[in-house]
Amino acid sequence: MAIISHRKLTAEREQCILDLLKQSDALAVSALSEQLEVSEATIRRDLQNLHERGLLERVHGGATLKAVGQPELLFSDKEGKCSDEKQRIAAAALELIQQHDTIYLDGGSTILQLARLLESRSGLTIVTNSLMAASLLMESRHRLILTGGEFRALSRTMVGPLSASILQSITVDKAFMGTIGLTLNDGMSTTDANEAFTKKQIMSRSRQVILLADHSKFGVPSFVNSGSLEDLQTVITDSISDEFRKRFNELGIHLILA
Amino acid sequence: MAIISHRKLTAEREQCILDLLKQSDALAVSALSEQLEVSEATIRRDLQNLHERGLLERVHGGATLKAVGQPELLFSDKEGKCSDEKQRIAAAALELIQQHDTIYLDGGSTILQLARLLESRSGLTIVTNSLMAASLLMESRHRLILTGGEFRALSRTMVGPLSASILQSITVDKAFMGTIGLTLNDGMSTTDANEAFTKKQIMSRSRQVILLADHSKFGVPSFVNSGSLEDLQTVITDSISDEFRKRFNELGIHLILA
DNA sequence: ACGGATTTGATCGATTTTGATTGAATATAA
DNA sequence: TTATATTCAATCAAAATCGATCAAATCCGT
Repeated sequence: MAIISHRKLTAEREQCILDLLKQSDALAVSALSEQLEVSEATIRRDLQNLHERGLLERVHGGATLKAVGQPELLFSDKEGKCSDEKQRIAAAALELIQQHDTIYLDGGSTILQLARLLESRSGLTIVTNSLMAASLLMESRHRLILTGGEFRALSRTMVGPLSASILQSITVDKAFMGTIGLTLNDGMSTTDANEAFTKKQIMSRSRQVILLADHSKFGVPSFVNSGSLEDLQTVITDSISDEFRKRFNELGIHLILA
Repeated sequence: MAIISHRKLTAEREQCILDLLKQSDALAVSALSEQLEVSEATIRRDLQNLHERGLLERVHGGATLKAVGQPELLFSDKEGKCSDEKQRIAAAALELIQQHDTIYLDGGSTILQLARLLESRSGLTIVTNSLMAASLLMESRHRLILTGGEFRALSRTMVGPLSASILQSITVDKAFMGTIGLTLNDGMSTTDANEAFTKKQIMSRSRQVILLADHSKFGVPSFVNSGSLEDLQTVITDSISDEFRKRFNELGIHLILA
């Protein structure tokens, strides 16, 4: 008896498209049609479905993963579609960490990259509100403490007033913070009020606050203020304008270019 | 005389489907029908049953383990073993939950099964110290609150004094608790002191405490006491000895046999 | 062996998905 | 810019799949 090769299920096919997209940034409708052995009309319908669910970006002739910087996609890349800058920034941050430090890891893809580098280390006490970071570090040889709080799905972090309970009862040596954007006038800002609240909390409980932000964050304002530049002791970035450099100098902020 | 190959029992077949699903992302009804040598109608009934028990997702033409495009779980159950008893106990617990309830989910595989059943529901406020439960419910339409605390790798839970900060500031309607063992004399007990501490904390902050424990837990002592039988309002199990039944009766504990 | 309960497979109309076709919209080249 | 070639969304009929129903087969306790 012959083995009949069944056509893939819709769900299976959509998963396939997403997997393929993770490997190459963009895919043509025609290529997908050949690869998956269905008509182009079907591929177009699949792409539309996936787009409506926010899983990819549609372009003429095919599809791409969402543009980087879109919060929805910050974490969808398992592989670490992490830019080179973010890796260098994380590596520079790693140098600041000493044995037996108690550190805080904020949410965001840059900090997550730092967590990856810490995976193979040991002996630190790591406090975090990021479930992605916790997930990475759970098998490591660090002491791991989670802040608790209301779960925010978009950033996969625990935020809000409830997280304050724990944060108020601890002090860390170094807090590694991320941000959506920062401006000269208004300092750091983010999209969610609860998240901003938690960021402010932890910054007040850290001996040293270190901001990790690539050049794309500078000059970009977001919705809610999450701290002023005065709160920072150190900033790590890949490149910076003269304006910001001058301001950091005035404020006595240690600037590290990675 | 040839050996007649008996058709598989329903339970056997359903287990088979789950095993096959773990190997490939998605399976077609037609493929399963051939593989297991039963009609497609039967496969559809099996898939519907498994779906109602929260063990798979149904898609047109077949079934998948998780919805397409959903990121993989951050924290997953390594063993993943879930006996039939635990499923029934979880299903019975589900019936106790009402719309808009605020509930607490403890760690443990039985409670995790309950979390699976809650995945497709919505509108609850769910507090948990279990990262596996949180990971399952991450994308669901509930309000999700994590307790925070020190991460205990073995149980993938947040425990210890730090978790008390949040627990003291909340009250839940129903706490669904697991345990390593319970005895007539010493009540519930578990292996880790921090875990026991957290269990006692939440039980004191819940209007109703519901213990989910299969028969293997009864009469088995563990290391640290994590609460007395008097703390319980309801116990759900699959079978129970007369001694325990009598004691529960004396204490006014509502016993549910699943 | 008997009878009730459960499970199975077949059937049917309803729903969903697919591929082809169309004219409109967009990209590319001249 | 205009002309040409792709790609697109909308539409429709065919195919696949679905849920509901019912009768036959199987299972189980008496």
